[in-house]
Amino acid sequence: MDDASAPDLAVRPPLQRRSRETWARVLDAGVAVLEDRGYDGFTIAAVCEQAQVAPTALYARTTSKDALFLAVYEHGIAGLQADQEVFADDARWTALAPAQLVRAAVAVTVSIALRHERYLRAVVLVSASHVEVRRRGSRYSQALGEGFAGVVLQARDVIRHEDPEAAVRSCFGTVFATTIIRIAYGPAFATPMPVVDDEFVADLGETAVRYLLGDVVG
Amino acid sequence: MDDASAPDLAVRPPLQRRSRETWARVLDAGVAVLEDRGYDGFTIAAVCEQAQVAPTALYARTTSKDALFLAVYEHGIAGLQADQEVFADDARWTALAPAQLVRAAVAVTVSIALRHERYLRAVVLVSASHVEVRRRGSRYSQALGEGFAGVVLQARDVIRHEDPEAAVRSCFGTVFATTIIRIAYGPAFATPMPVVDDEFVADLGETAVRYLLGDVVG
DNA sequence: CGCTTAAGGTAGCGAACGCTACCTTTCCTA
DNA sequence: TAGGAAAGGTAGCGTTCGCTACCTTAAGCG
Repeated sequence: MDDASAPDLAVRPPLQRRSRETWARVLDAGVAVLEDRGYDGFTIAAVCEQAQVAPTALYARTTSKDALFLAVYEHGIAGLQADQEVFADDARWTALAPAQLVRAAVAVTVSIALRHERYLRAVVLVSASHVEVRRRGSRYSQALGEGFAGVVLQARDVIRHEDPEAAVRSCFGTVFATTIIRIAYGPAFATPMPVVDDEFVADLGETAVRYLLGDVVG
Repeated sequence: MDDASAPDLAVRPPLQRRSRETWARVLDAGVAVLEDRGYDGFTIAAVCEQAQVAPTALYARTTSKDALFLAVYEHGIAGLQADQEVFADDARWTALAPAQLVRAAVAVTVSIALRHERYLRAVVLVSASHVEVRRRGSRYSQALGEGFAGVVLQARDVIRHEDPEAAVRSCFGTVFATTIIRIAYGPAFATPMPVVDDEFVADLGETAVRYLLGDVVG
């Protein structure tokens, strides 16, 4: 989780119940500040005011503003990963026919992303401004991608590509990227449509099915 | 291009040749600074040093740091739009069969994005941190999307969707988003693969063809 | 309860940053 | 070639921001 090369971006874990609550308030305040003041407005003072906490309480857990942002970012990623693991461990998917499985996986991907909409909008969006987050981002997104790919790969025999694993990974990479972009950037990026609605999910699912399986009816 | 509501983010146009060159240096310096110091490092002093220019020379054209970033952003968008228009006006595409047309459109989309790789990496990536850019972003991306969609729609009769225009727009929205993500975030986001290579282009083209036209051989 | 340590608040230092008043140099036009 | 406008430089003001020294309060434990 942490690199020896980086200065010291680790979080000193809170030991008592009170400080755990305080730290949770700080992380949530971080998201809130990013949400309505952007990365420019993400100052120590702003986070402290939002969390009703003094700067020292903040520097008791973290070593710098950089480390604070990283903590906010990774806390959200952990939430996404938790949801993703619940999905990957769900035995219901084994019963589905390939096309239904692919559609279901896309739908779940989107619904998980939507459940973390506020975080994706506020944090992931501006995370590119943060050098260390950019360095680490690949691991997290890769882990998330593998999880979805793993479930879909139970249908590997009917995937119409020479390398099914690569095809599934590529496909869900695109699905995830498209969804994130859509949610995080909203209508602002590369898509004329305003929201993530049923049509979007159906469309994305259909694209995945056609790409992985060719034409399938039903 | 500018809103009455916003404070004053317009750029005072340079009148003499010398100041045009200076301004070009400033815009380029802005990209360079964002490239290797991130949004945090995008300070007036840093841009001035990079461009070998005094702060006053900068404030002669622009009114604030916010306006400077907006100018850097929009300068790059203009470059993308120029390339896109060249593509849209190219008569060669009318001769292609539908599947080849879709593949060509995808390839051109990617190649245009690649030609502006440095800008996409440095600027678009962190543009989400900028409130006004987020407000305006939709127009530009929409305009870019329409351009590509327009060319492909000459094949509207063979597009296997009830609403061909919507399908094409949706499709190229995804193509564009995937490409940008891939280039801007590099390996860091939602895709385990490291770069934009021929395989990526072929894959993306195939996805588009299968989505829009169903299975087509050759 | 009494001792130790963790947690949190107050107040403010030092540095960096956005921006500008003031002045000099370069360019355009008559 | 003189006059005025545009362009650019020097130096520094006022503010904000990241961070910390110092002190008070709360929690855990025998």
